[in-house]
Amino acid sequence: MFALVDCNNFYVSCERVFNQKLEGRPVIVLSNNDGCAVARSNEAKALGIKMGAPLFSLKELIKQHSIVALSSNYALYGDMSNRVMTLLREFSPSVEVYSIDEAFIQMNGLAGQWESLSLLGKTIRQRVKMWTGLPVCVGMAPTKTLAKIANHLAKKRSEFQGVCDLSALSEAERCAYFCSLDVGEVWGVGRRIAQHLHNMRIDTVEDLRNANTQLIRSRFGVVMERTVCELQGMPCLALEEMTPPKQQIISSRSFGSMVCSYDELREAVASYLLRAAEKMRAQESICCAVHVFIETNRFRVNDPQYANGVTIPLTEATADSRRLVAAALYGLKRIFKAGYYYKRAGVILMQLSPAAMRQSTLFGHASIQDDVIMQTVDSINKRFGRSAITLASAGVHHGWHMLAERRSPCYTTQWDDVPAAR
DNA sequence: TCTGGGGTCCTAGGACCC
DNA sequence: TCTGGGGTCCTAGGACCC
Repeated sequence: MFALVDCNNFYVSCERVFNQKLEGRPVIVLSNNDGCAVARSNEAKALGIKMGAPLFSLKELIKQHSIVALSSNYALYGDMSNRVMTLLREFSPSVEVYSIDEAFIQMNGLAGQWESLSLLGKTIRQRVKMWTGLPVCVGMAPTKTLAKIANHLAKKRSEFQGVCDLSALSEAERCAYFCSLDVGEVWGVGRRIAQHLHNMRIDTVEDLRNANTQLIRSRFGVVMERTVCELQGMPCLALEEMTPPKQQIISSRSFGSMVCSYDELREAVASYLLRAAEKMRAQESICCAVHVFIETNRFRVNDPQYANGVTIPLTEATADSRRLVAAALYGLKRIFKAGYYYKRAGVILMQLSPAAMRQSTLFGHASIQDDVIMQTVDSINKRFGRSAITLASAGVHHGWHMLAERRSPCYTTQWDDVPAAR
């Protein structure tokens, strides 16, 4: 048995833990650069605000209903997420952190300690609420795909009160619920495949569950076939407790304002690279290639458009920021064209491998000293804040920096922002 | 004025090998 | 009349997830 624990309206709920005034009001949290709504309170959903709706299209609605729109505060959400995951591990050692706001728990062996699975689910729900202030829902079932559906029911159907054990339902009840859910609700069925399935008259979760697996495989491939098997109760996806190291690391941002000068673009690319390289060193990897890309604002259809990217292979795998920045800026020079307004840039560190298995080249430069320098820079930045030590090429003014005009304080990660109890 | 960011997996097709 | 068979590796593109 798997349980899926998923926080409700996670970003909004994090904000509410520290700001009581947000309770009961429509609240949305915006994507980077204050662009789109990426989290919505139930009140905001009730007003019809869609996931990903651009902020400018909501201006009227926001004024009309006094909706609170906040910039995203990932320092806060990441820390709250860690608290929830730590708490879940007290229930079971087998926890897969699937995303910032949800985790799968393997329940095997736990059933004996609890009167019923649903009591365990309720306890998880209560304890997370009490210890972190965050509301969660729990779905339980014999496969991960079914646990996802159980969680969906726990959230949407009030009769479950936040906890749904699919295996406790009668076959008739289960069937009725599955018939009421659109096939697009299934984990692994996105927009394109949902449309394709509808064309085949596979409309509900129940329809997909009863579909011919061979036909599904021939039309959609092995991934969708597994999904159907999982819906039938046959586990195809295991719990993944160990997160494998990332195979690539991306760092990119939209600019807060349009950028047309090469110098500004260079600063941005160098800054993004430093962040990506720091992440790469944190997972003890090195990379063999750096990809740089830049693009204009594709939404301004009347502006001249240009987007390009280039991959720069490295002669020797490295995690040294100085070498990586040099490669990225060399790439940028090759793709930069003057006369355009750029809106976004980014870098991708590719072909990652474990640093411990570095293969030197005959005339290579890698030295222990370089590693020590990078380690030192990382530990200083960790202690004194990001960019306490940086490269000059990353600049200091950052006029292109993304917008975050309504960001809440870092209540749990900055001493100066810790709320006072009076 | 104004539309996010960061990932994974699978497949098809091309290049190449013997 | 008429030109094999079996592989690997890499990449781009398409799908999905949050």
